[in-house]
Amino acid sequence: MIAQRGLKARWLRAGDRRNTFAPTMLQLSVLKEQTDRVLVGLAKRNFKTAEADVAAVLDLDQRRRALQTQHDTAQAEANELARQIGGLMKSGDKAGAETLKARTSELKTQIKTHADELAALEKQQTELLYKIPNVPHESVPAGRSADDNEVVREGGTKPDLGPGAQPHWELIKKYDIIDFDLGIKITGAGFPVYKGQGARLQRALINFFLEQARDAGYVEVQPPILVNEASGYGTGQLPDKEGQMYHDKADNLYLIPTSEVPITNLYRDEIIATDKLPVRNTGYTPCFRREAGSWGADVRGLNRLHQFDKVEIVQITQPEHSYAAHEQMVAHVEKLLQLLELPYRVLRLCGGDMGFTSALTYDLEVWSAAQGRWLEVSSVSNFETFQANRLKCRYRGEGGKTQLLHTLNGSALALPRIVAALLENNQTPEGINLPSVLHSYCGFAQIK
RNA sequence: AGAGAGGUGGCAGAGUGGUCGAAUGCGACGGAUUCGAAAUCCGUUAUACCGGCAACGGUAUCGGGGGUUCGAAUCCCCCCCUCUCUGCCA
Repeated sequence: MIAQRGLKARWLRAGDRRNTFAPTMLQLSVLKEQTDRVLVGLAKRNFKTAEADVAAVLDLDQRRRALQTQHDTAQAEANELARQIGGLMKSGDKAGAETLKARTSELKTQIKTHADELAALEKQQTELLYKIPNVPHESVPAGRSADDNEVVREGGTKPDLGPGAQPHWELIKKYDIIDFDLGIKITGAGFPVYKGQGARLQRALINFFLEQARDAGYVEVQPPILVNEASGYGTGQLPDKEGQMYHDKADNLYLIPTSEVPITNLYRDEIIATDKLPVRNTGYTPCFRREAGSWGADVRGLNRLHQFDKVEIVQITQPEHSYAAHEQMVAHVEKLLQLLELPYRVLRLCGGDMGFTSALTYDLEVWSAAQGRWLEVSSVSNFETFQANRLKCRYRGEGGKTQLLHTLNGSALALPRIVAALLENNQTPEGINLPSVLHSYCGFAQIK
């Protein structure tokens, strides 16, 4: 076979850190076969260049395929010639071999040109595809901002604290359970130190969440909290959110912003046996976010941190089951909030507020009584095949053909804002009364 | 961190320039045998892209990139990763 490198590596492979040429994001086949649905969906995201971008991708695809056919044909001829030359050399027909070689060198330049053009077309196509976000599910409302999100339902009762209620940043000082100044001393802003009952409450919440997830059928995993570049690409943090992750340059590793990254990447480059589906995993990890440029008025206390704790649930399912799984995951998170006796609401995010990679996202918010505002404590998303396409996470469908799976994940739950709400909503002159479900986990019923 | 070894199909493991996409073994799947099973025997068993309604055909892929050659898993260069020993250490 004629050497023909530079065209391969369409997929990002494990262990190959230099190859940043990640595969396409939206499946090309979806774009081709469901162009109308894609355009309608992208309109809900106010993705202005959708039509032009999609048309450009389709055009590039057509050119690429035509070229590919030519290229393959030339390649086939060259392979055949090489075989013949081999035969002639063996039989000692030097002159015959030389004649064929002439034709071969002609083909070689042609092949080289094709290969370069193909690579260029693929690069253009990939870059375009990178820009196109996931197509929202049909239930996603159109809208521009958080104001356009749809309140699906509310639960619990908002407490009436009366006058003198304190926000959590006052309460943590009063009871000396979380110390921001100490965190600043040893690390920096946004790295709180939990002390005494505060530390024990953290540990209790983590255990409570993990146990609940386990009861709901999720298998617990404890993944690394540093991941390599390939994993960052796999779940889509790279290249878009590079600046949001802490990066260890010496070893080229990233501190995870969520355990979604290591847990979902467990299944990168896998063809999962049908009897192993759906994959249901849960894991606790600390999470690290640089939050570059997002510091402002609403980030006091525990509202936004550089390091925080979170229990995550992840599911990987066959396409036809993903939306049922999604609802089930939302129900699970809702149950946690009910057990914690926190007033909450479930939002269906509008097209403009949804993440780039998601097809449908529910946010769960708890009422922070002293701040008088809703705090997002969980985000449960169905990515459909968007992540799986990058991850190369597949199963065997009809006729043994490989097909992309759907990936989903959600927080269940992120701790800091839960703590904020617990402190504020349950404050009394005597102390903070914790919900009964936590008593055995904490070893105490009241913070005082 | 120093020294050495190595990266080949689901796994193990051959293969040092010419039908090698790749021997062999294991596993898996289908079938035969069996009342059933084990054992045995026969067959099948990678992924992606292009063409085709399909059957099927073509191309690429032996860690990644580049080079030599009519022809590279095999030769040369660069990079990445893993393992072992030594050192350090929770």
